[in-house]
Amino acid sequence: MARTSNMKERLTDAALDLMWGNSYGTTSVDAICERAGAKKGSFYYFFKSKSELTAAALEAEWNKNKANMDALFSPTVPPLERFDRYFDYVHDRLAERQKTCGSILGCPILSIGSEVSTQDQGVRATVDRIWDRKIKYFESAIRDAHAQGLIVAPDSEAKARALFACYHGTLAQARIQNDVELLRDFKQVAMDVLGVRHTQAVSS
Amino acid sequence: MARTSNMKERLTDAALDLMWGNSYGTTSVDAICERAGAKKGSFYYFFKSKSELTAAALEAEWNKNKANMDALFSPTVPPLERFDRYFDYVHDRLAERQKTCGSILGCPILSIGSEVSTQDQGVRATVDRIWDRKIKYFESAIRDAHAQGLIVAPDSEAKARALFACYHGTLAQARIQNDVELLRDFKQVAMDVLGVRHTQAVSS
DNA sequence: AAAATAGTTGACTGATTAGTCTATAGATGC
DNA sequence: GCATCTATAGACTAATCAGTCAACTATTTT
Repeated sequence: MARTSNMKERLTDAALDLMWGNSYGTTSVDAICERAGAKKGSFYYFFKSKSELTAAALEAEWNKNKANMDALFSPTVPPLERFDRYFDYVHDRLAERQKTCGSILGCPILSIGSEVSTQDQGVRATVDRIWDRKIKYFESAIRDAHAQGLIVAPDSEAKARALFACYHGTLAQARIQNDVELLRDFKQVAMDVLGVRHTQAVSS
Repeated sequence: MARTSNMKERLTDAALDLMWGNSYGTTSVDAICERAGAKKGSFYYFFKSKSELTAAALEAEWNKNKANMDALFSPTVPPLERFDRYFDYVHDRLAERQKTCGSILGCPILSIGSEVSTQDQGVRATVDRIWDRKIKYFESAIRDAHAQGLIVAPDSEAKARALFACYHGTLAQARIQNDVELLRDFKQVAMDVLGVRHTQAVSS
């Protein structure tokens, strides 16, 4: 071993921050370096391309959030409440971020993934992998809810994917319209998608 | 009047095509010109910037599709069936496009809008305007369905926005995962969001 | 046919891009 | 104190970017 540094992390942090707030395309390697306090040489010492850095940044973001997700979707929490807490958490995080940057930024994985998916298979594969992991939280909450008779969802995986897509659509719309309120309304939509009977609902 | 040409349309067509298949950021003015068979001078004769062209391209796309939307959401069609037909139409169009370009491209307005929304207020405003018009189709179908007692949706505008967001999330996921099957499954999700009772309500 | 209008051409600019390369600095083992 | 490994420095390249401009062509009006 010789010298050590936290530069790799500073670079992935800077990259995700810039790409989330702006876009993949408008985030230059120079800008990432500047924010991270790095020079070009350091960047290409750690990453062989902008694409590879992006994949690493997404993975790093996942790792940072994993403990949080584990807590939010803990089996000790009633299954439907897990979703509630998760949606609240994301809402609060985006609202907080809006204070400093002026915009509701949505989901960085969707934004970057949508921008890059037809051109960069490496980043796309990373997005796929992370999403699969995230959907697992939804899936197990749905399975638990089904087991407890709270909902009828025999195909928990399909239900999870559907809910995940709907939620990300709402996040995307919140970003484009810069409106956090859309997220507030989503809780009810989620219950509809999950098939939870609500008080004012028609009986079947 | 003097000379006439269809260059403006050729440019907006080329721009949307490239941005849809790739991204806003990777679509250069040079590439747009090449595909449209135009020279730089012509481009900047019609548009004062890439941003302005993009807004024009989105508007042009809307105008091309409006007649189709009017037909799909015709009041002569039973309200819930309108959604079915619309989802089929989009599915078929994307599947067709996949044959030539290899990818499921999702919704160009969402892709471009998400990429550009924090940086280009002109394009963002255009996206907002077009989406408002599209949501009106959903809204009136929902209102009709409610009036006919097919669903319970007193706030048809909120319901329309929610369904629209969910659908676009599914389109985005289909793009990122390059998987058209997600769209197949959406019909049932839509019925859940709309609150239709599970009796295979519609057939086309 | 002259003049006015509408559209086209393509060379040019200056800034920015991702990525390369060689030299060097700092930490550890011996 | 020397070797070695890790990390940093920053000048450099070649390509590409959005946008400019003055000259030119084609069509219609008068």
